[in-house]
Amino acid sequence: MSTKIKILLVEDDRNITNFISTTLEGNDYKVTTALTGREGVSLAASFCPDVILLDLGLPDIDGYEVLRQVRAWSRVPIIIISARTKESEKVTALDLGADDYITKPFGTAELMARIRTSLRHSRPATPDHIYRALNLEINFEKRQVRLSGEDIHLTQIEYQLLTLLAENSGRVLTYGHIMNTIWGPYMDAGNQILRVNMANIRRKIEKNPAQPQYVFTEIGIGYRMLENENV
Amino acid sequence: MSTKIKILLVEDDRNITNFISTTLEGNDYKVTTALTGREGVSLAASFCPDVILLDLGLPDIDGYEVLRQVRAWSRVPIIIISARTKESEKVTALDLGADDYITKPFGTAELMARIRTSLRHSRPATPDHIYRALNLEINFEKRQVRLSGEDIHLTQIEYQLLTLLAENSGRVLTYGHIMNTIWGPYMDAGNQILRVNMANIRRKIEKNPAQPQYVFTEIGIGYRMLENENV
DNA sequence: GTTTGCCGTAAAGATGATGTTAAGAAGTGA
DNA sequence: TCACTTCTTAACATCATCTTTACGGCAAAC
Repeated sequence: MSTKIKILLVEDDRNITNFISTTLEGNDYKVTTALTGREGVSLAASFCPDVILLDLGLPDIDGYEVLRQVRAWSRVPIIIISARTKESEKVTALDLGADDYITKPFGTAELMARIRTSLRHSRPATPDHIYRALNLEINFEKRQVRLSGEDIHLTQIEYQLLTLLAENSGRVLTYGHIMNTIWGPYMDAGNQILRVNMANIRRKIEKNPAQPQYVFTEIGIGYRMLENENV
Repeated sequence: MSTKIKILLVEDDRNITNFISTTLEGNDYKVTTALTGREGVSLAASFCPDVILLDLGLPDIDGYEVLRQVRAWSRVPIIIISARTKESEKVTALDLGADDYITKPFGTAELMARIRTSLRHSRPATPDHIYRALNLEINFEKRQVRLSGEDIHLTQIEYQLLTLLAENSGRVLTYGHIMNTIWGPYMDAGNQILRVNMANIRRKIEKNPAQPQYVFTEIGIGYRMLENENV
């Protein structure tokens, strides 16, 4: 599986496709070329490109039509590359959902820069970082804790404490380490505060705090959280 | 609700500013003009435009420097309008975070189309441009907020604040992040203003502001809005 | 069986953060 | 200019949270 950014080039002139795809590959993009509009629409779906470079003048269906069909279901950035310089054509293309419009001839450096700009615009759909075990779910991006689908309200310190344990689930964290991490090194010795906060957390997420399912006490050492089921 | 889309025009040639701002106002945008780079940076924070049109040739500080300073804290779409046609200048500007680059002379229709395209980019979070949850509906394109079908009047700042939360619904936005996004980095520390505005918003959209349904407080952190039912 | 040390729980005061209101400043349009 | 809305600041009341204190239970050690 390659992690290269994928670009779909829809263009019927083989001289141009060769030139552009060589340039793109030299910049570490993965390129696929479509020589017709229909092929372009089809590849937009199957190839799942991160950017589409689209020529307006195509042999079978019009570039506008390609734009329309792709935009019907996808928001992938589309950069129009065209020899047509008429303003009305630019306006039409942009309002149909194109993200940029470059007129031939253009420099490769500019094309590369505009591709980078388009990529910035497309929000990378990174899946959220989540801890999951039994009925408990912690979404770190949303700062959300759920138990059997119900939102659980935690205070600031409680949340810090729980996420610290969750991020090290399966491992024992010593009292000293936890105290240092959350209260800093200038806190008075002793872990009364830690015990109180742990009791509050357990009251919120454990059915029976006396027999915890998620956070276990290692007497004399520290706490350990049930291992994350994700990986 | 008459919350026009705001555009900041940074350009020192008065002939051009007059021409462009007339055109923009004819298209129902609200325009503010900065004749120098410093003024542009300052207005970017205080005026909170939805789009910035930036000329590269300015009397005091360079257009690139304006770009850099605004990008240090804001993601507002920036369209470069320049007489410089050199490819390297385009590349520099785009890589500094500009969203588009138009060379003079250009047609107003194209400028309008590129502004519309930029505005599309600044709303990437909501798939169909509508937030909906319970009885609340926010139409980002119409800039309309409805509660049980009734139009709700919000001030500029209230609208910005609510849409910021709606675009990130389900996740916590910190006070600092909200302050930076809406009031810019030059605002005095503290979030009194934020609290007052939130109280005003709640008075308008919540049945009982003391027990909010839509916008929740994460004490010590920030605010979180009820997750969008779309998606 | 008793003692000792460790842990969990409850309650209460102190602390700090938030919600609310009102008044003045600044901006807007007629 | 005036009337009007909106923005900002300040003061205050309220509430949640944090921390400390006190106490009971439990298990291991003597």
